[in-house]
Amino acid sequence: MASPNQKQVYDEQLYKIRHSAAHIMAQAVLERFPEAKLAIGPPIKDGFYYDFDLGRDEEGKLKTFSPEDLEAIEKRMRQIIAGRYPFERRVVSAAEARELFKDQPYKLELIEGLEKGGTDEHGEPIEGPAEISIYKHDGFIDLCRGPHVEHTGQVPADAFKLLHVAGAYWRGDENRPMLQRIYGTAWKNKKQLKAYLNRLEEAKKRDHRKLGRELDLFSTNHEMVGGGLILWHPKGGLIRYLMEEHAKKMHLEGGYEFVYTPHIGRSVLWETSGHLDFYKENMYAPIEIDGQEYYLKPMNCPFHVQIYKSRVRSYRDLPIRMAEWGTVYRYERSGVLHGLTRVRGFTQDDAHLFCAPEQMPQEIDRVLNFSIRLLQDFGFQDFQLYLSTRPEKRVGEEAKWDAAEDALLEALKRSGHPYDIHEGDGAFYGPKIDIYVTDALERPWQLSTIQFDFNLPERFDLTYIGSDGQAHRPYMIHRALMGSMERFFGVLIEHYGGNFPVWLAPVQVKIIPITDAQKDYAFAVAEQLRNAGLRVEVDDSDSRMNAKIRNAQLEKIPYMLVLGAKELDANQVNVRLRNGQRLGAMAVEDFLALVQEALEKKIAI
RNA sequence: GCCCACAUAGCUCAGUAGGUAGAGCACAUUCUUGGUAAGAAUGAGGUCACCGGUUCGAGUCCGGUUGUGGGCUCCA
Repeated sequence: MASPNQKQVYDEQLYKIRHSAAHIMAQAVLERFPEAKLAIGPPIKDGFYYDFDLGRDEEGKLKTFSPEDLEAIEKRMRQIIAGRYPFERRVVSAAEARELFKDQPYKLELIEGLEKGGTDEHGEPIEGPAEISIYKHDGFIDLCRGPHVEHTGQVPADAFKLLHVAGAYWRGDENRPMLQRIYGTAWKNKKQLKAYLNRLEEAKKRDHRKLGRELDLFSTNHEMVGGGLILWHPKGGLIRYLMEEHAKKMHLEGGYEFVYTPHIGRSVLWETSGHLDFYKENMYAPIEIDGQEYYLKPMNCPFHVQIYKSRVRSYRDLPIRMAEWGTVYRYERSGVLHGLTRVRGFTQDDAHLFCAPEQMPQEIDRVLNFSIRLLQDFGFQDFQLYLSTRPEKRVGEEAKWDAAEDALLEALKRSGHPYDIHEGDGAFYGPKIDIYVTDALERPWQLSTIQFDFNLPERFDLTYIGSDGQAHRPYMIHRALMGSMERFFGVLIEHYGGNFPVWLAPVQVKIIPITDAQKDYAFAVAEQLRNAGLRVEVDDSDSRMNAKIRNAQLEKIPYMLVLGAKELDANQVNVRLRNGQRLGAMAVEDFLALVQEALEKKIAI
C-alpha cells in the first residue's frame, strides 16, 4: 500500500542520481560477491536501495552483508563514480534480455513480467506490455527503464551514504525468498546530505520512546507485563486526561452520545460479526468459563451494533452518533510492535454513525470537518487525505458502494485539503477516507480513519422504520479520529519533541526560589497560581538556582519563575521560558494574563 | 512470523589477549544559601537477560531461549 512515505520521488535529477547510485552499488556488490543474484534497486524517498540474494553458507544459513562489506562497497562506489563511466541505454528483445541475464533468476522473472505486460522492472503494475531496456556502465548491465544520469561522475561522491542492511522478501511476499537489502541515501550535494542526516538525528532526539522515558510519560515492561502493553505514568496520564477531556467535550458539542461496553463478549457475538472468520489470527485466545467462550474485543463495533438493536429505531432517531473511548486488544505479530505507535492493547476514540441514505453525504462532510478541527487543536496544520475505493473482493450492493464513494469524494473536494485516491484499497466491507497529518519534521502519520461498513448491518440485520412504515437498512460508518490514545500520544510527543503546548504540559510552571529566604514566598505564589487553575511545582531542593533551571529545562516545563530577594521585595516573579527567553520581572497578575493567552491559543512556546 | 544487529547498575555507556565488574548521571546522607542550563563530599545500587556447552577458570568463546532495535510482511 502506498503511503505518502513511499511515494515516488518527483525531482527528476534526484531520481536519476538515486537510481544511478543503486546501479553503481549493485556493480560494487557483484564485484565483491560474484555469486550474488540481483533483485531490484529503485530510488525511494530520501535515497535508494537494492535487494540481493547472496545465497547460503555451508550450514544453510543466509549469507549477509557485514558492516565491513558496506564500508568496502561504499569505497568502491566512489571509485566507480570517479571513473565517470557513461550510462548507455539500449532496447533489447525479450530473448536477448533472457540471454544477458541467464544467471540472474530474479531478473528473468522480471523479464517475463515485462514481456507479458502488466508489471515494470520493479514489479510495479503498469498498463500493457513494456519495452525492455537495459542500462550499461563500466561493464555492469542492469535491466532498467531509466532514466539515469549521463555518467557515473554525475552521482555526487560526497552526497551519498550507505545506511544499513535489512531483510526484505522478494516481491514483498513472505512466502518468497528473503533477500538482503542495502539502504542508501543520495542527494544533489553535500549540504543536502548533511541536512538529511541532521533530520535523522533530530528524529532520533524526538523519538517518543526516548522522550517517554526521559520525561517520565510512559513505559512498557515486557518481562512482567508483556510487549505492546502500555503503562501510562502520572505525567503521561495527565496529558491523556487532557487530550480526552478536550476531545470528549468536542464530541458532545458535535452531537455524539457516549456509551460504554465490556472488554469481553461471547463467541456467538464474534461469529455473527464475522470476526472469528476473518480476524481470528489477530484476536487473543478465548477465555472459557461455564462452558462458554468469551473473547477479548479487538473492536467495539459489535457492541455498538447491539445497542442500536436494543430497540426499534425510527428514521426520526437518525442519525445516531455513538461514541466510546473503547479499549481493544489485538494480537499483533511480535516483530511489528513499536513504542506507542504499534501496540497490542489500545484505546480508540471510536464512534459509529448510523444514518438514513439521504443523511449520509451530510454526515460524511460533518465528520470529515470535525476530524480536521480536532486535529488542528492538537497543533497539526498540514493534512493529506486519501480515499480508498472498492477492492475486488467485497460485500455490499454496488449502488451503496457508488453512493458511499461518491459522498466521500465530494467531501474530500469540499474539504479544501489535498487528497489522493487509492483505487481498490478499501476494506472488503466498505470504502474509507484516511487522514494523514504532517508533523514538525514533515513526516506523515495516519491518524483518522472514516470507513463505511456494509457488512455488519447485514450480518446483524440492522433496520430502522422509515416514514413509509417499512423497515430500511441504515448506513453504518465507523470512525476513529485520533486513532488511538496510544498512537496519538506517540505522534504528539514527536511532533512537539516533548515541548508540549501550555494547555497540555503536565507541569506548566516551575517556581525556583533562589535561597531558603524565598521559600515561603514561592509557596504563596504557587498557591495563587494553582487557584487560577495552573499546574505548578516549587523546586525547594537545596540545589543552586542554576541547577534548578537546568532541571526545569530538561523537564521541558514552559515557564520558570525565578524568585530572589528582589522579586520578594517587589512582590513580583521573574519569568524565564523553556526556550531560554527571559521576560524579566512582572506582577503575578501579568504573568497569569500571559499564560491565559497561551492556554486559549493552545500555543507551544 | 522472517533477515540482521544488540542485551553489563534506574538511565547512558566503558570493560583491553578468557583470571570472579567500572564511570558519569539519577538516588540517599551531609556540607553549601548560590541571580538564569550542572557547587562539593560520602554512601548505597549489578547472581554482567536466561539456559546449556568449552575451559582449572566465562561479562568475555560456542549453541539455544527470551527480549529489544533496524528492516520486511502485516495493519479492520
